[in-house]
Amino acid sequence: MANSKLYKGSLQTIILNLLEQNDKMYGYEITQKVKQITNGELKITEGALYPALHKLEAEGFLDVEIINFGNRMRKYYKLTEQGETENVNRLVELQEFIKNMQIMVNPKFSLE
Amino acid sequence: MANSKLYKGSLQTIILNLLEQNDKMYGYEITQKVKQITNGELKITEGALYPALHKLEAEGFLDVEIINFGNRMRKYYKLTEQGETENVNRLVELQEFIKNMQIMVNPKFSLE
DNA sequence: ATATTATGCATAAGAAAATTATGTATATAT
DNA sequence: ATATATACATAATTTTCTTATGCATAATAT
Repeated sequence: MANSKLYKGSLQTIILNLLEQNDKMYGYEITQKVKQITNGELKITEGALYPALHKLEAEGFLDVEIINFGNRMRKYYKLTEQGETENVNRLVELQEFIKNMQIMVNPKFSLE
Repeated sequence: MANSKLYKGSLQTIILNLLEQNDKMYGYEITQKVKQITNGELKITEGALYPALHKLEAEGFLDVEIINFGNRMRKYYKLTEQGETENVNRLVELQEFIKNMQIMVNPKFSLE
């Protein structure tokens, strides 16, 4: 996913959030979007992405729609209602995580 | 470590940074310090901590000094020169990670 | 008195999430 | 013809963590 291990555990958060912002997306599109908005710093590998999408779907957070685009196939994913709720929770967790990491690496943050 | 998966991959960064700030610490002290500065939100388990310390030591980032404190034993860890360099790199990675996550969940950040 | 909690180390089994390596197939550019 | 891009997928392996267990001493609560 990237040179740093920090991204471990953040893939689902990223996927849920992109789908909140973009209504529906297919797998390859997600990899390109992430590469684009991080200026190439973050590359999501297929071996991580597809299993993650399948898991989120199995948990009821995503719905799939298969589209035949020309002669190729695309699987469009979108958030279910449950998925929208989950996304809100994940964003809260992300902000708490970032806050705690900032505090730890720079104790002055805790004085705010 | 916590309710959220996001902390996966961040333990080494946390350890290196605490040792930068506190010169030398022993394992149990690290768990208590982290609990304290995150108001109990982040609890580092022993099953994660001790293997992580051993790994950082094996990689040459930490030096150990065994102290007999009363009848108990403490293993004090401190950064090697290599460890200090590594810590700087990890902090840069952390800030880049946070920046990228902020951009992804809130595209407005990219306009700064 | 004695049971629990705190202090302090450690490892082993298992789960979760990733990497790396494949595999299939079409489209396009050199 | 060959490489790159698009588009899906899975399998083997590695990394990192959780959960469970083990040993031992010290302090505190009942």
